[in-house]
Amino acid sequence: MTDTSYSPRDIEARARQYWDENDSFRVEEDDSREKFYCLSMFPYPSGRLHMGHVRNYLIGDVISRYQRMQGRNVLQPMGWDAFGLPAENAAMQRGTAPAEWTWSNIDYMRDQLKQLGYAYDWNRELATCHPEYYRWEQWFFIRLFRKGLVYKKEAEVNWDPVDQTVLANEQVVDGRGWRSGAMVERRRIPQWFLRITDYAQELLDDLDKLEDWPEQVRTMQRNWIGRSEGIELTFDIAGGHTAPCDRVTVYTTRPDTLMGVTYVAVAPQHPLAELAAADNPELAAFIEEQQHIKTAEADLATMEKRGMDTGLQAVHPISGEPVPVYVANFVLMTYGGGAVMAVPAHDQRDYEFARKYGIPIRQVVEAADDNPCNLDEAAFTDKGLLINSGEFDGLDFQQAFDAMEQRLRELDRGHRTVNFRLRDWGVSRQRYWGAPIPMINCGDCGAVPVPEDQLPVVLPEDVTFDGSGSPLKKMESFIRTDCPSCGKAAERETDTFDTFMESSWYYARYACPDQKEAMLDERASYWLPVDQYIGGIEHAILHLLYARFFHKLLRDEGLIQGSDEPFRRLLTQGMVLKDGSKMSKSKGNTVEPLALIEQYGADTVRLFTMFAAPPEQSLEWSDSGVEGSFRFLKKLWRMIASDDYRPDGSPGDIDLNDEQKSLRLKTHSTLEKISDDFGRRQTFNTAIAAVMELVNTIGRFIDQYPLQGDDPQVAGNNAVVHEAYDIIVRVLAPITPHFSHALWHHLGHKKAVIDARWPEVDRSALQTDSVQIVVQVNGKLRARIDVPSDADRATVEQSALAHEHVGRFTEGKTVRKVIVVPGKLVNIVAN
RNA sequence: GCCCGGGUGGCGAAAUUGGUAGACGCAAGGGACUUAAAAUCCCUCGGUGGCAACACCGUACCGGUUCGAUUCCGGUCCCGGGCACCA
Repeated sequence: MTDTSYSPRDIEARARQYWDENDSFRVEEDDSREKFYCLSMFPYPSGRLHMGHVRNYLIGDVISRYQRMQGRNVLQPMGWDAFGLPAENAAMQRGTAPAEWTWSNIDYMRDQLKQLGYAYDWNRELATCHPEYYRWEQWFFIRLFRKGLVYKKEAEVNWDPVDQTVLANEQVVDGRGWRSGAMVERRRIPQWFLRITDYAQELLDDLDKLEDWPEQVRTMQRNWIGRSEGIELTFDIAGGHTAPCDRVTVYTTRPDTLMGVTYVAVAPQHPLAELAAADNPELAAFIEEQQHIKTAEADLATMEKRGMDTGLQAVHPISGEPVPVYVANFVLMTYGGGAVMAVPAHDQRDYEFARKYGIPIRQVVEAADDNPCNLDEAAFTDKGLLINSGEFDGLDFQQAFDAMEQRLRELDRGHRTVNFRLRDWGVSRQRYWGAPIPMINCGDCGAVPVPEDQLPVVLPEDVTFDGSGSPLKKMESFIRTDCPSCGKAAERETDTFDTFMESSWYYARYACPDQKEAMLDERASYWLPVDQYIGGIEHAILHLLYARFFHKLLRDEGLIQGSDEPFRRLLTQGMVLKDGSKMSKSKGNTVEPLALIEQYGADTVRLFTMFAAPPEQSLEWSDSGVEGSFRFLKKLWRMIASDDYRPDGSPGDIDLNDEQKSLRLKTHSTLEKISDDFGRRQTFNTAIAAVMELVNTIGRFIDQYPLQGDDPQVAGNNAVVHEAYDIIVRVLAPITPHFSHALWHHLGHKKAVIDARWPEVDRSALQTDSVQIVVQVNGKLRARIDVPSDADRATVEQSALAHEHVGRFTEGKTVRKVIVVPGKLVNIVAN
């Protein structure tokens, strides 16, 4: 006899013991079954689990367990994104070495995860800070280097002149270093880059294949890649300067406005700016001022648009007219060559700049329709017909585009080109706690890769932090080495990889984490692609784009077969809020997962988290809401545990009365809805609401109709009630696995619910004789009518018109039209 | 600033393809049981008017399309995510 009072502590311990003893979540490749790889974004081991993690992993766990009940061979792994900045900060604050801090956090958080009952195959656990993991990243980087997909160039960083260290954008607050308070400086240093732009077109094209990704994520990536078609053209610089200052190359998507160019603007870092600043102290001061803006694009875009005339003149390639060259702080050195041609009449930013500095505004496009064009107020940015453009007058956008291109080609001053907003990926970080970049700098040979047999380049873990830069940069024993090429004394690279490198391929390594001889083996091709990926929307662009890129790199290296994309279906989960704002230590509104489990058990936490909101929306945490979920589980436990009846046939074999049929209809229509919610819609909140409704219906049924005694209906009553219990326990199993584990046995099943199949809808239970139809008059609800399920249009229309409430609203009016939506609604249009 | 989302009762939400606005749950109020409390159960619960039947209003705001709009279109406001070195 099962205890009728719900005690989650015992129930959960016993279920977990069963899973442990039976190794329930260990998986292997199995060609006889369809595989399903379900992955949640791995956590950064910051110290303890927060509710955002709990939610993320719950969504993944529910999907995994649901897929397992569909009969699939399900892989659900877990690991640690273990390199990163917080470990260095902790080292400075508490004097604990990053490695030690990280590993102890991992131990604590692993224990927390285990208490939530996630169905992970822990045999596959990995941590990116382990040399056995990052050695393959180093190995792969060298392969890419040899293939020409890696190169070194100078790029800007935020430099703290007091702490003598590079700052992350996050560490620059109001233009100052967060620790020193010093004004930051932009500094150019040589860094390693991956040629992601070589894959820009494929990364863009393949977005169309990702049908099971949220449209918003695909749109964001599309815009981030930012493909455009335009013309690259060259203006000569007057005055006989030497290269590269004899000319300036710009890119435009609006060559039709070319004859309206009244100035050229260059970035403060552009060679022409430097040239002009050499004998212009005021300009030099202006450029120097721009060196104190942090490298984040948001800061650049929100600051006041300012500029200064260089005194240089650019020669218009077609008209030959000279136009002034300005230095402008909004021109990005990283896009389109660091220079733009400006057409104030037809671009709003150029317009405002021209107004501010008294530069002429020349209209060269007029509206093709009657859209207003008032250049006293704003630029006219629509496409239209050319004017004031000499031989090009009267052409439309496309004709002008072609004509301009042809002319520029004749003059050898320009050509059509495709441009991407996407930039190559800078992977160098001047930090300690990351994977060492496996390169050696030799005075004679330049940058030489570390030979394969010397991998991994192990990060020394016994270090102390003094707050000024990476300890690696002062560690002679690490730095000093011999050149693999010529054998002379050389220096090891002290930069480490961007941590996005590790998170770009971990999903593949889970397939074969024990492989000592290779980065990946054939098991990766069995498991990939990931069938379901779950993580925060904040990763919509960077992480997901880098991982997509890496997948293509792995494919092209022959390490993965059979897939072009890493993640087939993507679910982006919302944040967990409390009192309307994101949970955070600083706000003091955090909820401790372990304390909740202690009080209510993991199943209640799981149920509430899945019930409170659909997965993609933010979730408002509510203590009383948790209480409500607990109440529901207690009630359902009592109902099922106090019932010892064991049916011996299925309700389909018995002659049921109307009430019994009606409960069966509710059971199977609910199951149909829940199956759709789990599989297609992934709206677990509505699935749970539907279960609650069904439970309420059963409660009313058993209040009214006996389950014991001599009543001839007892057998039928029991049959339909037990069928409903069997279904409820199974559909709840992915969400409340411990609860269902116990009740499934109570219901008389020998096998554990973890190995049960998802229930099937009995279509015959769904048939009904009549259906309710809503009747509207002029779109307003006025009556409800019951009609036979197979009634035709005319019959439905007639009974709607005959309803007394309807008569009240059509009286004295003429019926103009009657709209009938079969099985649903009738709308009578009358006036 | 640019790109992408979101805004529905006191609160979390539901309404799946343009067709019954507020399912399910929380909170609150009332009642039952109890010596009492807890637990449990029952009833009410968008606003206004009305004894009631019922009527009118209502999905951030303004406008449009439609027989019909929370849903589609245009504009505005507010909130959130991202902007390449937080992860």
